[in-house]
Formats: sequence, C-alpha cells, structure tokens
Amino acid sequence: MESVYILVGRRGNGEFLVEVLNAGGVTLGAARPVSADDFPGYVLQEEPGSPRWVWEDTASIYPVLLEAGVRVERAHDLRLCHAILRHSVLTAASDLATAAPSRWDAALAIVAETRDPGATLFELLGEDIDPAGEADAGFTDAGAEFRRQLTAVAESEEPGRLRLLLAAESAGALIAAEMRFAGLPWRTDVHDELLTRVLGPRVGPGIRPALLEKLVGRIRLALGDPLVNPDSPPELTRALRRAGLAVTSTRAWELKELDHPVIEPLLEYKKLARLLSANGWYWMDTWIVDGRFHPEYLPGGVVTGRWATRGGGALQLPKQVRGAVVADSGWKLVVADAAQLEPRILAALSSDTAMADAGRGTDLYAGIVASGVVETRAHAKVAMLGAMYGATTGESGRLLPRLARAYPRALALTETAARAGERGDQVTTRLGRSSPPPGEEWYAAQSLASSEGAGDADERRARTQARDWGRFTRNFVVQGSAAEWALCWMAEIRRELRKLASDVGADAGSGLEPRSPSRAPSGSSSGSRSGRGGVVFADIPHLVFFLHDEVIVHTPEHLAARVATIVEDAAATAGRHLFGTFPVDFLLTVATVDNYGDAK
DNA sequence: GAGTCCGCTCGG
DNA sequence: TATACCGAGCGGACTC
Repeated sequence: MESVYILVGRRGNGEFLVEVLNAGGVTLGAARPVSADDFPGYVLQEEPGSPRWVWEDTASIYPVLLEAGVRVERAHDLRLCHAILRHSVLTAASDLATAAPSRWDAALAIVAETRDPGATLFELLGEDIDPAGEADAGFTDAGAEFRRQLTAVAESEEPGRLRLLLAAESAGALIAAEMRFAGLPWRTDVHDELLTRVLGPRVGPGIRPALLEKLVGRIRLALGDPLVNPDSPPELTRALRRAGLAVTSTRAWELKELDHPVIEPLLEYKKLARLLSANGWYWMDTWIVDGRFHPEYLPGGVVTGRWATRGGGALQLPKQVRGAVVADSGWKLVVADAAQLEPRILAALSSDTAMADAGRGTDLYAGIVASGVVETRAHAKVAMLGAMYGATTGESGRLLPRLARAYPRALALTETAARAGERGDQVTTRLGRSSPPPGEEWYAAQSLASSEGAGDADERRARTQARDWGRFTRNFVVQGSAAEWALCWMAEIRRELRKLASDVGADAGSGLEPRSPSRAPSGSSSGSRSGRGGVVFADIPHLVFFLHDEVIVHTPEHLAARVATIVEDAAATAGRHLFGTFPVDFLLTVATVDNYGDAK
C-alpha cells in the first residue's frame, strides 16, 4: 500500500494545520486548519488509513492526543530525524547536511534543555513574528524540511537502513510519550514499608531517620570522633586517616578492602543514606503520581542513540526498590532483558560467526568458556567488556589476546573503530547514526603536538586525547547499534501488542479509555486514578518501562503468556531487521511476575 | 544566595 | 577483584 503522510503543525493560537502528502512528500491538497478541540477527532478519523504523522516534535504534540484518548500507529519526528541525517556520514553530501545551520539544528539544543509541552519550535527559539503567521511559516518550513529529509535518505548510500532507523527513532518517540503517559505501576505503600524497615519511621526533611542515626553513632564510636559527619567526604577521609586507615577517598570499594570496626557500619550507612537521598520518601512524593512513576524519556538523548531520561532518575532505579513496582490486581508484569546484547551485536556487526556460535541458544559468556577461549565466565565477561570499552591494563588487558585469536573479526571491528576515532574520523552504526567529530580543542591539541617546537607535554596530551576519543568511537559503534536493535525490538513489541489488543477486542475504540476506579489495587495507598494518570491503557497490554536492553509490559493476566511470546518473537524480528540472515541469536530472559523485584 | 564543580553511587 | 564505555542525581564544597 502506498504510504501517505499527514503533516501536522500548530499555530500560535493553538489551532492545528494539517496537509496530506504522498509518498514523495508532494502535497495532495492545500493545508487546512483544524481547531484544537477537533484535532484528536481528526486524527482518530484518519488513523484507519495508517498514515504516517509528520510533525516537528512528538514530545510536544503526542501528549495532547494521549490526553484526549487517541493513539497513533506511525509517525515521523522531524526533529529527531534531522539530528540523525544532519550528522550521518551516509548523508553527508545531502542538501540537508551541507546547508547552513538552521532552526532545526538550534532546536535540538534548546529542546534538549527545556521541554515545555505544547511549545512549538518557533516559540522555543523565541522568534518574533505575529502568532498566526509565525506558525504558518513554521509549517511551511516543516514541509520543506520533510522533503529535504526524504531526499537525503533516497540519495544516500544506504536508503534502506536509514529508512529503518528513522522509522525506529520515530516509533521510539511515540513509545516514550506513551510510557510516560501510562507510567510504571508503583505501590507507595510497599515502598514506604521498605523504607521504614531499613531506615526507620519517616521523619521530616533534614532529619536523619532513626536507624541511620544509630549507624552514625557506631561510626563515631569506632573512629573515636564524636562529631564526624559521614556525609562529608573530606571530613570523613580525615577522620579515617586519623584512625590509622590509609585511605585516599571514601569510596565504598576502597573501604571494603580494609579491616577496621568502622567499615561495616560505614558501608551500611552509605548504602542507606544513598537510598534515602535518591529514592526515599521525598522522591516518592515527587515522582509517584496516582500510583504511577512518570519519568520523561528522551529518545536520542545520548550521542550513541541511547535514550536519556529526565526526572526521577529512571536510568538508575536501584534493585533495592524494585519490589515497589507491582502490577495492578489482575495484571502481570512481563519483564524482558536482552542477554549479553552488546557482544551479540558486535558478533553480527563484524560477521564473526565464531562469536555468534558461542552465543547460540546459550549464555554467550558461557559459550566462550565452552569454546576453551578462557577458563571462567567472569573472565569471558571482563575480556569482552574490555574489548568493547577499550581496556588496556589489568585482567581484561591480559585476556584480550586470547579473545582476539578466537574472534579476530569481532576484535578487528572494535580496533578499526578505535583507530578511526584516534585519527578524528567519524564512525557509523549499523543503521547509519554517525559519531560526532571531535571538538575544535581536540584538533587544536593534535596539530599543536605535530607542530615544530611541540614539547613532550603537548605530545602526551594529544596522545591521551586521541586515545580517549578512540575509546569513545570504539564503543559508539557497538552501543549505538545495540540501541538501534532495542528500538526495533520495542517498535515491534508495540506493533504486536496493538494487534493483540484488537484481536481480543479490547481496543475497539481509541485504545484509551478512562480506567474505572474499581481497578485500583485494593489495599493500595496509591490513591485514586484521577488526574494526570487518570486515563491509562485500560484493558490492553502496554509498555511501561525501557532501560537500554530491558522492557516491562504491563498486561492483563490472561494475556501474559501471549505477551511473553510477542516479546520473544520481536527480538528475533529486530535481529533480522538489522542483520538480515546472519545467524546470531538475540537471547532474552523473560519473567512474568507480580513485581519487578521478582524478575531475575 | 545562586550557580557550578566534584565526589560518590546507582543503572545499563 | 580494577579497568574501560554511556548516563542521572544528590549533597557538599567552592566561587562569585
């Protein structure tokens, strides 16, 4: 079926503009306004034709639709796609890449800093034009940008890969908005109980909970220092040294090596103080709304293509508190984790069949041991990580030659990527995301080192910087390609979950309905489901969390088995999308559980 | 007092 | 067991 695009823009007065385009981006009719009130209805009406919605910024437009109970199947995010095409070496010759910096480039930085949902890029840029005309100019420009993007892809060396990348990136933007909207189920009563158990009863801000205070007492006693404040690293270091401990810092791993009565209570204190400050009651009050954790996901927020997040520290949910992530009553969490994702990606990228063989149907590190390359799983892991991160010393550095003999193609790929970075060259992921070139300072340091009269210090500094950048590019290829696999995996999961929902007839209308209050888990203190989280994905399985190589789907219990199958199949499909018929397994560990803490 | 840097610990 | 890659976020220390 010929794909149709619908370009969407927004005027300063809140009105939308829509224009239907054919597959080549050519207009099929004049742009027309749609009022803000009518917009969700318009989208709902057009969705059965599976158009691809083209808009500047999914994160500012899509939440409006979600609030109105409308989901879309496909989108093209101009902002995210511009960023990819502007920097990809595959499109370096395109008009899009060679043009002078435009508002699309400026918008990248600004949107990354402050996202005011509802603001158009023009507004963000503070361009001073009259409200109606402003957005119409922006709309015209969006159409032009879209055509530039289509052309850049079509004329590139790898149009198929780039198309897949742009589709995956845009699907990611939809998923990010949907996950934020739906939120991760979070039981504040369970969380509170956990905190109270290990810290003592809740106290006001600035006051140490009882069990922490007790530990401070033990620390002071052991150090013979009745005033030492364990929250102050310099003060604590001095106190430790006075007590005869030759420490250079207060890092936990350094303390662990020591034998002294203060170590045990101090390590315990650090662990609990961290829990309190990072995920304590204040965190809970701030980030859990109506029984859901709603972090903001930022697709493309990391140079490698990984997502960043903002708010609540969603990238670092400690294992300690995952027990508070509890499925609603009658629902389950399907938690899936891609096992040894990056080594598998590396094997496929480099067509290293020996390494792919090592991971076939089994833990890849165990497979490396079984092949006789190294003796233990721990060695296999540290050696692989060293190869991908650029370790030179220690255990990892010593094991690298053995890995290189067994898997020459894989290791050659990482070395080639490192050498490219050391020269200041860009490297590119499987689907076409390129690393940024080094900054001006970097080039300045290199040319200074090779100029006449350069001193040893100049040369050392240049070499260090070159090697640093080489480790970045070495890792970029693997981490970035893994991020692409993860995007394809999630997009596939999302697509299949939607099909499942329509198969079982739970998704007759928009796919979103107000959740009935009776569905709230009994005995939960998480309160009513009104307000921001009041409309959720009622009755249909949906993604609620993503972390680099791991997803969580919240699903009605009776669909959990089918969801698990979907997640498994999607991993294989993602592998085919990236690597065609190359025989590499993408193994998952999948757990269907009531709470996240029970997964693995 | 506000803004920024650093040390530390959490995640992959 | 450190080391090597990518992050978020807190609290203290420091600067203006």
